[in-house]
Amino acid sequence: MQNKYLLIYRQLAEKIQSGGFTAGEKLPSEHELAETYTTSRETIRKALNQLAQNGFIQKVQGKGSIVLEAGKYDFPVSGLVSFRELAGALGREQETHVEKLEKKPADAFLQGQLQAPEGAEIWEVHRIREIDGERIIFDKDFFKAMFVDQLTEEICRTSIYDYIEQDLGMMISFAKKEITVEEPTEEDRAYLDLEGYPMIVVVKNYVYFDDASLFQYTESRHRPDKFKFVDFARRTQY
Amino acid sequence: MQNKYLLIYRQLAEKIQSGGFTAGEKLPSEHELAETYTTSRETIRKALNQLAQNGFIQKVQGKGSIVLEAGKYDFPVSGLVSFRELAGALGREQETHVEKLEKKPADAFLQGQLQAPEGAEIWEVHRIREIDGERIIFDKDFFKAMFVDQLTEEICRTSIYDYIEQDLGMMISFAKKEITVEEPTEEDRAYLDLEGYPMIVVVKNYVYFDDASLFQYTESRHRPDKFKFVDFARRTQY
DNA sequence: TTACTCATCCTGTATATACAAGTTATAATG
DNA sequence: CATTATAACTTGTATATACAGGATGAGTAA
Repeated sequence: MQNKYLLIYRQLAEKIQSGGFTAGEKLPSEHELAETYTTSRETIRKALNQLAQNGFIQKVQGKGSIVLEAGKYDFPVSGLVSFRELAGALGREQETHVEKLEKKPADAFLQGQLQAPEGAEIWEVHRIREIDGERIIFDKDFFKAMFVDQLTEEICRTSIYDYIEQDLGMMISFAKKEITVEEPTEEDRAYLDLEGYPMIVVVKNYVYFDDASLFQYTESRHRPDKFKFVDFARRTQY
Repeated sequence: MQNKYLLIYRQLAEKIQSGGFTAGEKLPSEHELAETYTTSRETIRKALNQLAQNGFIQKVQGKGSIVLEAGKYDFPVSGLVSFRELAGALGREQETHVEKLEKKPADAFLQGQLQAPEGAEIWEVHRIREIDGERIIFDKDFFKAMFVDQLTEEICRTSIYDYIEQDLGMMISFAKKEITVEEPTEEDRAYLDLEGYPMIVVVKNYVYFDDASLFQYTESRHRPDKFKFVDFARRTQY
């Protein structure tokens, strides 16, 4: 009986992605959908608004809901960014190397980035993402240790987010991102197969929990030729 | 009597941005806000959900709405704002040079990008954005001529979007973006003050109207040192 | 003192109704 | 025939009510 509108959202999203509705087509009217799902129009509207927000449909007053070209790439915040080869291609050979994993007190830089008090314990994790035998991405993560006491290489190699959400029961909710292009550092040169590329794409991520507490600061450093960021942006109300 | 919830949204957003509410603080409860604005709780909730969607607040069940550090959407290329709005907001000295302005039938490439039929007329506009005396950004726009018959250099130098929305009465609604980093073309080198930077940030934009019709394809080509993209991303429902 | 229960806040979901406003096809009108 | 008015759709906004479920502090019981 719970989250009827989310259920409907998921069903419609699935149907759009799988081609059950094709781009340009119109969805059934809100009234019809309400009948189909034996629910109220308001509940249908919640589901449709989610679909619109995520780029699946466009609602036009007086006309209906037009299906857009499949919301091709989905980035949960946990996915951070999509990089060219990884975005939709699950088939790619991919490996993660944990190059560093240590807990230490926050220095001045991290106190600022993580809004942490002096001496707060911070996990620093360096991970290299290898795709088809090339070391392409360098993820430099900083986690507040107050949220995660123990962190193993095994967890880092698989998914830290899964561990946090499933084992620790915290919910990651939103993130602020910043993308810039910089000159590679010595660290970048040492970790990555830069192939002579003279610049590096830096994605800075501030990741927050459900309750608005800042939990992680990440720099994801990409070799430029393999970097790709896709976004669906609705005009903000003004 | 119209758009009460949007009005409330704007007022609250304004108050947050101007520091009337500070980060970490809680907004009044939905019940209180409903009383304050003499409206229903549902209307308040619509306004609050917009605020949450745009990164102003975080709603926590049982607790309330926590004000986030927002308002700092300070640089290119977030959301759907145009260059002029951004530069203006930054207070930088900016100038636009129109280097090309011509109408021509769509070639194969544009037919694909703009989903235009063979022989459809397309405006091609090249604009250089000069900031503080440096030619930093090269905007390569393609507009479907069926939506805009006449386009003057004057319009291009000020704001094409304003012209379209105010004079033609069309509403720009959403866009799909793609950010990559590439090697500069001859065109880039000719137009921009590259200062030896060996790469260029390319933001591809597909811009849609209200009624889901694709209207514009743009490549915004940035010198890497001046490029910055900021984004607020909420985890997608799943 | 400590631990637990419970009343009482808060937000989240579901429903119903009313009317406004944009779109479209049909019928009426000149 | 062409044009216009109208009826019948569509989505958008505003409101009311009910109950579920998380958070919190007060008060009770051990």
